[in-house]
Amino acid sequence: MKIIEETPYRFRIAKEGAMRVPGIVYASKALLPEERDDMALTQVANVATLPGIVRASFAMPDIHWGYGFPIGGVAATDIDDGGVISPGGVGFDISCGVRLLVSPDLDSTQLQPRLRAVMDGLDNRIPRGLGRKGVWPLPNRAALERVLAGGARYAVGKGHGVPEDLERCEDGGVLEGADVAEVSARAMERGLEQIGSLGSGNHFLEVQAVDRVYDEATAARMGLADGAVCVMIHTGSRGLGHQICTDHVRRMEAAMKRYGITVPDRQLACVPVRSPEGQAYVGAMNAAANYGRANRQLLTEVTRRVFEAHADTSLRVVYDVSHNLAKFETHDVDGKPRNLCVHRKGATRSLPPGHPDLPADLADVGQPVLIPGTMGTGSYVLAGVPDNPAFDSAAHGAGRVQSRHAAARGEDADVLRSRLEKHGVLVRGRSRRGLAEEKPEAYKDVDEVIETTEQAGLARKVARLIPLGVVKG
DNA sequence: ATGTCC
Repeated sequence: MKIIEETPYRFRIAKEGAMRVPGIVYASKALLPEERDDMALTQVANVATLPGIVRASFAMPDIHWGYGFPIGGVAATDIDDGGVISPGGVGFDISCGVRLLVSPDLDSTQLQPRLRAVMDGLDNRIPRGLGRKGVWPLPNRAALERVLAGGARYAVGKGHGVPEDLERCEDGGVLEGADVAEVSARAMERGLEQIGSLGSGNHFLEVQAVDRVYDEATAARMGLADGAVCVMIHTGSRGLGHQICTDHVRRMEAAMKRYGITVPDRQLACVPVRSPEGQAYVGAMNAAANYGRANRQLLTEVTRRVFEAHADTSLRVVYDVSHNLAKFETHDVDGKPRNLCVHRKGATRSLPPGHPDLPADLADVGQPVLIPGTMGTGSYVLAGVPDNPAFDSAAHGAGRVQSRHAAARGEDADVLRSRLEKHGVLVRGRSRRGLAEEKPEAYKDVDEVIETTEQAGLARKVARLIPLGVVKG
């Protein structure tokens, strides 16, 4: 693989072999994987072979190895030119994403004496861990179907939140085009009991404080000011999304031969967007996306009740955005508007100021881009910028440098926990191993990822958030 | 990420 340094923050993987477009990796020298045959870089090149891909196979600064596509990968295909959709370009956790809440009147100093009570309240009320039941036991399949069709909007309609919440959600909290007929019985079974639960792995709910503001005017428009108390929720579509991915990958593997598609890795299973199998996946994926959005809405409400009871404050939604999703968007490519299927897998949509899909009150500042770091360091809020080169996308996190296995090896959960608490971060975990796997050292330097994101022209810094308490599966 | 292989 030939890698060319084009700028201090952009590397090009030269087009060769079956690649239809080059690979573009936004990374500093420090973030670029060292080995030329690195698994994640190989995946960037593999994605560049997909039928209908335009411009480039992109990688965000937090790129690491994933299923088929790298995590931190962005790929757009032209749906009018045989472009494909690939579940590997979305990820198993369909519509996994981040929601940020902020208190309009409570700062971290005022919270401090009540923090322990808040964390205990969250510990008691946030369902989490593998396979756990959620806070909204749905009575039957019909009720779940309404969640899959209506997303966060349906949850709010049922009293789980207020209409203003939806104004600050990507797509108003619901994607059109969900097709419940393409969601298998097994996926429905898994989804029925888990709605309103956090999950495990890197999913978390954190109480945070604004530690630094880079652009006061923009931060103020997002409701953020120095010292403000925030809550960041990172979760997705749980077992339902996972099952949908499994089901449709299997179906596509069987179908792709009929479309004459060959891929360098069977994990890149894909079919034309405009095919029965493609449309089936799109319908199921949108259903899972709505489930993920409803899930974050429900956890928002639980969090609000805890803060009302123990900290006497309400919480407003700053923004809610998915970072595992394929979306249908129009972008100019070679000077012409094209209908694209934009896969973002571990990549956050990052809309520029003036974009019609922004909430009206944020139209002139750009989309809030929510990028969690680690539980020991910090997280960031950025804003979308004009002329984003990667189809309006940015990084989604710090990015792993150690595998889960490597991270857990030699790490004692109690030692980690007391280390974090010495740093002023209260920990409410469920699994000792799960906590160890998420230690800050398992991740890249989030400050470096953010700096690179900004220098690469993907988004600009608005505020840095530090953790005060973390709820983990 | 995930009832980490029905």
